[in-house]
Amino acid sequence: MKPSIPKGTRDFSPGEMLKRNYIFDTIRGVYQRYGYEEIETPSMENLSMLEGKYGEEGDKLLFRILNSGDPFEKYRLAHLEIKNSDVTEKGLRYDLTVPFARYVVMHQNEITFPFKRYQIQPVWRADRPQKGRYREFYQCDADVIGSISLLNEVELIRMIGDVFDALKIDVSIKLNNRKILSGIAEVIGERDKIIDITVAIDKLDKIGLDKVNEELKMKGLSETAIQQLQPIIKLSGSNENKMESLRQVLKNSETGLKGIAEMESILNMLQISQKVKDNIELDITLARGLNYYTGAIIEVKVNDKRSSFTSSICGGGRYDDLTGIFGLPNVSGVGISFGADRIYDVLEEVKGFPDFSGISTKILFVNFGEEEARFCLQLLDRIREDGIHAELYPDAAKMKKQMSYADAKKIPFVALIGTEEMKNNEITVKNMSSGEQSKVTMDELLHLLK
RNA sequence: GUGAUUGUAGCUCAGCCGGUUAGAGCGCUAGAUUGUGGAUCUAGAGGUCGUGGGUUCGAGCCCCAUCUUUCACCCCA
Repeated sequence: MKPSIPKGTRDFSPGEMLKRNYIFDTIRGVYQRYGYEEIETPSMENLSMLEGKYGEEGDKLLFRILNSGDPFEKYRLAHLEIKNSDVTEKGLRYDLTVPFARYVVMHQNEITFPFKRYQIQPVWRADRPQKGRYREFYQCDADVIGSISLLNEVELIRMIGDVFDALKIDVSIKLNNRKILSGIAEVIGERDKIIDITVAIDKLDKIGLDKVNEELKMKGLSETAIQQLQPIIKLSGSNENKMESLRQVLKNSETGLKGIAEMESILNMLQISQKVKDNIELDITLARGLNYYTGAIIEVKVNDKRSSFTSSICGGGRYDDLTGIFGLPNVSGVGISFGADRIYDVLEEVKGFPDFSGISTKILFVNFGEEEARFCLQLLDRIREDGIHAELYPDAAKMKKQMSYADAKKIPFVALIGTEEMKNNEITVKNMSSGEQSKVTMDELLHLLK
């Protein structure tokens, strides 16, 4: 039997877990500092909670769980045609936002609004794996639900700034607003094609202006509409300049102007923050996750030349009425989500992880036999009391093997306790990097290890 | 879903035009060293060549299918 793991999944070895936890701890720390509270939801949801929430494309990428037992049996015996809904009623969660919406509706009586929650858990998508894309990956979400104040947007963006500041990743935070996009579609008379328009414009960096226009034409936009779009696509300059141009274009769209007002308000409040104010960019081509966003849209891209990542490592936005589909209307939410797995890959590329050598075992006790090992146990208790990471080799194996173990685990000190040391109540300690060796008391050892 | 790409020892990879017994480095085990790791030297173990089928006198190499790896598109974190 050759061992294997499913496509698009990965094992995480001790060295990788140190790095992953560094990312999770950093994000968790920022979330807590801003007053967000943690929740968890089950890895599986009822399919009725998931289906239809992520668009047609999303439904195809849902992992469905086969009902237990032999769900096909009765249909086979009766020679009936089998439908998906007959044999599967649960699925793995696709993101953390929809389960959160379900949670809010189910727990609305216990929740004090506005509710600020964070959630760090894996999600699953039956995607074809490729660079920065896995079938199982972690999302780190923070959302505020039950408040329409733009201060929430500002706070979340500052949190993004704090996280990447702590991780020492240079990023640019792109900002857009769904209402501005709606206004644009409205003004050029193609209100229904808003998704097609934004998806096409989103590709500007990648495929260039000509190809974008080609795609717009293919999607059925009129020639005049495409012409009207040109100044918007080519929008450039400072955030203020862009906003001024947009105000001209959208002067007849109530929705569009509302979007601009929101954007202006958010940008103004962000000027107070030294950390993020220079990294914020109004980007009209930003169009992800349009399925439920209704106001601000946020996306973060790496700004480091050493990184080959062009896709986003963090995203978010406002969604009015997300809980409406679960029977709780008029509750507005806004949230962000960090893609921990992509951040990991970026940090790997830019060599941005700190040194973790301080976390591992500080001292290994060599095992010379049953009696000696028993003696070591009390010493270990004393050492661990002081919070020092210490271990005893489990077998009375050859010295060479035990020393090699310490070497491989990069343990800086080895303690040798034989009959001689037991009798004199002393510890022979060896410094593995210098090779020096000396006899010390417990107090001296504790001092040495600190 | 579309188009490429990959798979040979625990790991990284050679393997000619299809030809006899499939190799290297690292790692592992043992020894040189009876209470001392890294360096060096010696010896040893370790393979259904991803899997299934086919072509051939003969397949790691050619053909088909399938799984897997990586990448681009679609879409997305």
